[in-house]
Amino acid sequence: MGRKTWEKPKTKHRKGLWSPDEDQRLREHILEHGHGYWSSVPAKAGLHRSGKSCRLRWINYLRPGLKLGVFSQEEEETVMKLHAILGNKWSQIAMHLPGRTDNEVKNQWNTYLKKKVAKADGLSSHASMSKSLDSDIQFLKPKQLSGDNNSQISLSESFSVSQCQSTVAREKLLPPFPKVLFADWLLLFNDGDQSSSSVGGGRNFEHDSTSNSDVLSSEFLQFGMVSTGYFPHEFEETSIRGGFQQQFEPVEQIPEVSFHDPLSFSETYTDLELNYDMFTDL
DNA sequence: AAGGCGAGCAACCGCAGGTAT
DNA sequence: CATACCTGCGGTTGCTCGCCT
Repeated sequence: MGRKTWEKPKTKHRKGLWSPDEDQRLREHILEHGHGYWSSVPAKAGLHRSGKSCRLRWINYLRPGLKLGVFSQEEEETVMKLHAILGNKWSQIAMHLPGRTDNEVKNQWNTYLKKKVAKADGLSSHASMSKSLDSDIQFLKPKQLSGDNNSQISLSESFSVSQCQSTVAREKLLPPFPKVLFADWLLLFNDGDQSSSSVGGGRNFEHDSTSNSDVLSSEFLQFGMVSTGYFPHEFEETSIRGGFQQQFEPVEQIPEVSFHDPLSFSETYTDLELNYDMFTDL
């Protein structure tokens, strides 16, 4: 690779924790203009940060729909099981935990779950755990562990790993999660308002291939917006930013949101399939 | 009260891989 | 084909905070 560092080393970038003001600047800039090339974001947003730092901050903390706070029991189990299968593929594990980032999953593992698993191993309860994992792995084997080039497991399969058996057959029939990019999300609503060409238009979003695409798709599920057709209507009446902020407040602020109820997930997903074409070809 | 210490977590670093020129 | 540039990812660092002595 002809790769050098992707930052221009000449400029002095600020490091360390982000101030609320910096967060605000970055959030406003991205919501209004998208990020385009991350390397150009700091200058455009008036930040003395590296593009890489901006990207990380956005993905991990500012991106709408993030599920903040402690991991639920189900999430922990999902992480442990997927880690047993995938190893340190944090991004892939995070794909199956809507609203969670790879960094968050990684930290959770390193600070808590790793010890939990080690403790479980020490208590010989490992036998039951590994037995369950073995069966999960067996279930995954046909596609996942038999030389399939695609190292990612489909969402339906992963849920079959992490959820109770009664849902397995049902979920196994489901297609992989449709991918929705942040850019495409904005484009959807920009369709109804061609005048706001700076938002989601043109090149700004073409390279948005951040890993949050999958999470964003799940954000649609989370708020039931895809299936209800809620979005476009709402956006006819609000600015992109306003609508975005209104609808994508962090999950912790929204009562009774359940990410991992397999039933509700499947039902929502069934609805989603109707709209699947909207989000494919990405 | 204050100093030490460890856990948790936010952020950085550097490499890998994809794409444009 | 070579190079440059950009993004994604995983490992690691170091700061913050709470607990203990």
